Amino acid sequence: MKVSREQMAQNRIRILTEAGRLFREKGFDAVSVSEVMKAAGLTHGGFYGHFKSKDDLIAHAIGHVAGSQSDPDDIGSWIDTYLSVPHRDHPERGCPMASLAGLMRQQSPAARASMMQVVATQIESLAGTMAEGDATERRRAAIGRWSAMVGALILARSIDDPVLSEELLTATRAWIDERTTPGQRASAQKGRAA
Amino acid sequence: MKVSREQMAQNRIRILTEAGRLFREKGFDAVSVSEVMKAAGLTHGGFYGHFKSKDDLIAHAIGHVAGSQSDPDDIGSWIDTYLSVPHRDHPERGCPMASLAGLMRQQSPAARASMMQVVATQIESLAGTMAEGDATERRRAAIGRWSAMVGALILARSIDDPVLSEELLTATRAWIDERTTPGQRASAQKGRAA
DNA sequence: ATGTTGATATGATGGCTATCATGATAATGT
DNA sequence: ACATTATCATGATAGCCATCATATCAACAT
Repeated sequence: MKVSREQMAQNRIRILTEAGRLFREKGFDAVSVSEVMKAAGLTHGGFYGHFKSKDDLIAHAIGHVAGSQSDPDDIGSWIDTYLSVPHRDHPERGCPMASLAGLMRQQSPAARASMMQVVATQIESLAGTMAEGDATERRRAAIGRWSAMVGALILARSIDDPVLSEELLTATRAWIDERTTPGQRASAQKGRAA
Repeated sequence: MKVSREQMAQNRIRILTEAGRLFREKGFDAVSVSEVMKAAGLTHGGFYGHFKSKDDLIAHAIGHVAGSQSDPDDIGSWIDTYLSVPHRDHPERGCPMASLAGLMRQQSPAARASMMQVVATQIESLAGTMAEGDATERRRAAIGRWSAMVGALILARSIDDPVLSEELLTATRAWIDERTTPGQRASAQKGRAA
């Protein structure tokens, strides 16, 4: 049955939203087109009216998820949240880079291009929060921080041992903090200055 | 046809080696049991004489790959190599954490346990190379460094743009270096001291 | 109101994969 | 030497998945 134009637009958004959630939770391969459509309240046949292929969906879903993520406001507490146990335990609603970057090597050029946009935007956003140094130094610090945050979260999620997993988060959090001058430090656990 | 005991042991090692190479290159899902066996010079049927299941192979392959990696000797040049373009472009013979950690969330408990061993060993090894601070501080610095290295490599591999990709590597390399005291710094590309 | 358009549902299809069953055959122990 | 044993090869099976073909029926324009 045909649906209204706005209903169709809403359906497309639901497909993208559910795909983004499922992909972050299970990875691209483990999620079938049928599963995405069912989660969106539809059946599998209508899928190809919305997207050219599953690869096409993947490329669009990455951009859609990234657009729904909140920007860093207070940088200190934002890092705290990022490197937190709840974020580790809920990839399905968390950072798409931490859950999907490790899967991009096998994806289509369009999907990789979409991920590149996400990475570039994130680094620029982070560089804007750095207080010290010239533009080059701020950008380098943003990349270093961001690599450490993504790496720590991916490693923490890859293992079962709760002690080591949480240590990866807290130690990386503290290590990043050690680099920060007291003035801009948000959550001061250590008194050591740079 | 039956083969000698040592031939069988060699075959098992070949299966593990090829599986490790293929898994790092394509991920677990995209590599079939047949493909692994063909790469090892065998046919698919004999597989279940060596391993209980594909999951069982995955768990053993992770440990096998980790055992074949070289330990850091000169820490500075080791980091240089890790964050290099050749390493980025050849995951099939590179660090198993960078290529596989992002896939572990969906794997069996045995595979995740194997990955935990790899992570724990790596952190201990890295902590041993840290010159400054007490044991706690060295361990924290090892975790921070390691998270940044793994994260940078995963992000660099996830995108196509060669400029941004290489910048992720070099900026993270420089950022790590900024933390290091001049005495223990190995590859001084920047003249700036801490 | 009515014909047309187009979004979705139902139902194939072909390919791929993990796993198992069976048979051939060479190594091993005696 | 010979019986036994165990590894590997061939072939089969059942299930899953992306994609396509066709049918249905409501929205939209006139």
